Amino acid sequence: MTATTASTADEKPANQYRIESLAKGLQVLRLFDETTTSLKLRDICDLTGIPMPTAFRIVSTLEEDGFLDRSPEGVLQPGLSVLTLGSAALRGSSLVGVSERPLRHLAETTGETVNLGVLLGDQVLYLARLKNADLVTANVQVGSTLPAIYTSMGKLLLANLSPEQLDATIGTHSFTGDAGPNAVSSRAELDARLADIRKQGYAIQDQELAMGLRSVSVPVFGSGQVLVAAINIAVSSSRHTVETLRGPLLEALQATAADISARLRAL
Amino acid sequence: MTATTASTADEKPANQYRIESLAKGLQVLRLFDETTTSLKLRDICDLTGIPMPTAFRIVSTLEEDGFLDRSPEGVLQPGLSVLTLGSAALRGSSLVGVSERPLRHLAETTGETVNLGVLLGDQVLYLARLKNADLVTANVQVGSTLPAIYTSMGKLLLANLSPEQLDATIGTHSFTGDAGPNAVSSRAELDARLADIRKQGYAIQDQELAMGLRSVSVPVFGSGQVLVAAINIAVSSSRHTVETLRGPLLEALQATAADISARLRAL
DNA sequence: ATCTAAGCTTTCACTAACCGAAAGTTAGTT
DNA sequence: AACTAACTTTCGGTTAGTGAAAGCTTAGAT
Repeated sequence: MTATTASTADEKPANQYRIESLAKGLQVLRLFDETTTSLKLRDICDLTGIPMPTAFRIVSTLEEDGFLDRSPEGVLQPGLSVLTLGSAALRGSSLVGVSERPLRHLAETTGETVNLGVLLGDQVLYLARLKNADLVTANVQVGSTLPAIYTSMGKLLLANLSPEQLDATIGTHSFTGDAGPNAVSSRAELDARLADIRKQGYAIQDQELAMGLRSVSVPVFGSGQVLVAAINIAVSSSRHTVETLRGPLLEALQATAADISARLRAL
Repeated sequence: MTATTASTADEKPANQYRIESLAKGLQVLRLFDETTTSLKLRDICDLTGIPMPTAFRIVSTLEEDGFLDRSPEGVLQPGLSVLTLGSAALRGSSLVGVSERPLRHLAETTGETVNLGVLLGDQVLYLARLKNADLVTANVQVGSTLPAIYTSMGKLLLANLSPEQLDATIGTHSFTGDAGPNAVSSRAELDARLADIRKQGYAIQDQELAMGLRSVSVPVFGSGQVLVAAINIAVSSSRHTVETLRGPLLEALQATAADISARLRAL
C-alpha cells in the first residue's frame, strides 16, 4: 500500500523523508502573508496547534537565522533578509526573465497596467507587475497573492486544470469572501465561467475582485504546450468597457503572450 | 561560563533553544541569493558540510512546503512562494511604509534614482528602489544586496557602528572583490573614509562599486535617534560630478531623510 | 557495447535532541 | 494585593533525526 488511495479523511500523504521539526518551522513561516504581517507567539500556537514551548523554540531558531524579527514587545514579523530569498527566486525564474521585455513593451504601447501570474494553490501569485498611472488599481505588488476565482488570471489558470486538480484546489471553497459586485458566488457558476474560458481561450473579469476594476488574461505556454503562467491587462472600469478589453487590448495581450511563449520554447 | 568571552575560534554561541534540524534547513535556504539562484544537492553538501542523506531529507522537506523547486534534472531553486514571505516582510515594515511617499517625491523632483537600504551583516539590503531612466544603473532591485564597503549607503551605515560591531561585521574582509576603480582596498583606507563620513554626516561613493556610478547617502533615524536605515541618490557619472552630488542633490536628500525620520518618530 | 564513476536514493541501527507537561517568571489588570 | 494571561525555562522519556554504508540510476568514457 503505497498511498494513492490512502486518503480516507486523515491527512497523511507525507513522504517518508520529511523532517517534522523543519516542516513545523516552515509551517510557522507560511503563516505570514500579505494580510498577516505580524503575529504574537500565542497566535502562532492557536493557528497551528503547536504547543507553546515548541513554538517558542521554533520562533527562537527562526529569529536567530534572520527569518523572523521580534519587537521588544514580542511581536513577530518576517525578517527583512527573506527578501534576498525572494530576489533569488525571481532572478532564477526563466519565466520572469523572459517575460520582462515583452511585458514592458506591452505596458508602454498600451499605456495600461500589466501583470504576470502563476497559480499557487487557490491563489494567484503575482510575479511581475508594471503599473500605469491610473488612480484606482488593485493593491498588488510582486509577491502578492489574490484568490484565483476572483481574478482573470486565476480563472484562466484554473480553467486549464483537470477536474481532479480543480476539485483538489478549490473543492472546499466557501465563496463567501468579500469580493466585488460580480464575483462568482457558487461552484456551479464558477464551472460555467471556466467552461466559457476554455472555449474562448481568454478570461475576462469585470468588477469581480472589487468595484471599478476590470481585466483580461491570456495563457503563456512553455515547451510542450504546457500552461505555465498567465498575463493580463488590468484597467479601471471608468476608462475601459468590457468591449474594448475584448478588442485591441486583448489582441496586444495575445501577441505578447505568443512572444513570451516563443521565447520560453527557445529557452 | 555563559559565552561572551567564549570565542577562542570555535563558533558556538548557540542559544539553548535552537532546533538544530530546523536551523540546518534554514542554512540550506540561505545558500540562495542574487548570484546563486540554483544549486544541486551535491553543491549543498559541499557548501554546508551536511552529509548527503541529511541534505536529501532537508531538500525533500523544503520542496514539499514550496520553499524549493526542483527541476526534473535535480536542479534546486527557491520556490516562487517565498515571494509571499518577502511581500509580508515589506508590508509589515513600518520603515518601508513610511518611506514610500517621501522617496517617491524625492525621485520625482530630482528625476534621479533613489534607494532605501539597511545593513545586513556586511551587506546592504535594498528595501526600496525608484529607478529613473538612466541607461547605466546598478543591477539592483528590492531584495538585492551589495557589499557595504563599496556602496555609499553601506559605508554610511558602517560608520555608525561601534568599533566592536565594525570588527565583527567586516573584521575579516579580504578587500579583493571585483569592484570599481576607486574601491577601498584596505582596512586602514576604510577606517579613514568612515571617519570622514562620521564628520560630514553623509557618504559619497564615486565609482567604487563599478565604473560610471556615483551616489550620495544620508542616515534615517528612528525614535530615540537610533540609525535605522540609509537613503541615497544614485547617478550616472556622465550626468553628475561629485560636486553636484554634494550640492542640491544632497540637500534634497537630507530634506527627505528628515521627513522620513520625523514620520518614524511620530510612528 | 561495456565499464566507471558520480550523483542520488534507500536502508538501518543508534542515540542525540526534540517534545510537551508542568513549573516558574513577568507584566498587566481588576 | 490577588489574579490572569503571555511568555520562558526545566526535565525526563521517547521519538524521530542522523550518517555510515549499501543500492540504484544515469551519463560519460573507453
